[in-house]
Amino acid sequence: MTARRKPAIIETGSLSYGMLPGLLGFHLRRAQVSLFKHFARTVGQVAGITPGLFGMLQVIAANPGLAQSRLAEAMEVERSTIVKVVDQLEARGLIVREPSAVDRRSHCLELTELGRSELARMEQLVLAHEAELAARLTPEDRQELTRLLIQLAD
Amino acid sequence: MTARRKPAIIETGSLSYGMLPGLLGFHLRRAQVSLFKHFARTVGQVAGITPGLFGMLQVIAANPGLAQSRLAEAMEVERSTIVKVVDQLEARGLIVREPSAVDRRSHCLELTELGRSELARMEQLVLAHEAELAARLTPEDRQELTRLLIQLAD
DNA sequence: CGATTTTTGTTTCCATGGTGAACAATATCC
DNA sequence: GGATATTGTTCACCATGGAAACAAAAATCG
Repeated sequence: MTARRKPAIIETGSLSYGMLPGLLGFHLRRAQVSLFKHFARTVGQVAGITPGLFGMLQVIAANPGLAQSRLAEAMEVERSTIVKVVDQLEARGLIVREPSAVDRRSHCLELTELGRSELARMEQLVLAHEAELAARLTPEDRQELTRLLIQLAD
Repeated sequence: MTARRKPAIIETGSLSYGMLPGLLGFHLRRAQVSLFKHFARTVGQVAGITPGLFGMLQVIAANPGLAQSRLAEAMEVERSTIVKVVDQLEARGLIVREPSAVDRRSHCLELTELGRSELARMEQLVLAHEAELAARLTPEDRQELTRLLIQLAD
């Protein structure tokens, strides 16, 4: 008894998203997907870098000699997750793990020369990317959006 | 020549995030992670539903008899991605694939009785979740945030 | 000092969510 | 009727993440 159903009520035209448009999470996700795609089109030119990897590089660069555990805390992910990320960045020759002088368990993360120059290139592209995004808003709105996102994230 | 490095410059206290705090994407991601966790703690009670699956259910419920390809377009993912999602929802007994009366290639997606009642439960929890999130902002700010996110997503 | 506990990085296994390519069945278009 | 397009599916991937177990090395505490 494979009763065959009529097709979608709305054949043509746009379809309903139910209660989704009333939810912050829905719009948050859409904005992020849009931003991700824009990032990939622009900054991603440099060795297919992603927002996540760029963020890691930023924190490593801003805190020379950082241990992996500290990086994990800063990024709010598990240590086991950091291992893979560091593996990737090291495989690309952007960073190195150097043994710590004071704790033989720790690895101090450090940018390589290549890492420094590549990061500089990325930063230029990121600023351009950010500027293009910001162009969708007025300067005040961009400021306001940042404030609201921080407030929402607690 | 395993030169041992001194540990991180900033031993104690908070460390630097470099240029990240100046980027919309950074705050967008933080807000989303926070929201995701809250969703998991609240709505996730119902069979570990996720924002993604809930969104799919919403669209299916709001457009009875929807074909998978239409759903893929609405969610902006590939058809092959939809297959797994529909598999999951069907395995949980929330939806069924019914053969279309007019196109024997298509599957019309339809909520089951269980799907309808579970979705009703979820919707209550989602509204409570949304209310708790919104409580972090003033009503005007919530409205404003929605507007800005839509504008950013284009 | 010595024994226990904690921290650090790692490996392994797993789950999720996504893509692209190929494919058979079916519609659609000349 | 024959070429072309669409639909759902499978398969092999990739990326991101977590949990658990583990060895090595600190740190703590008697």
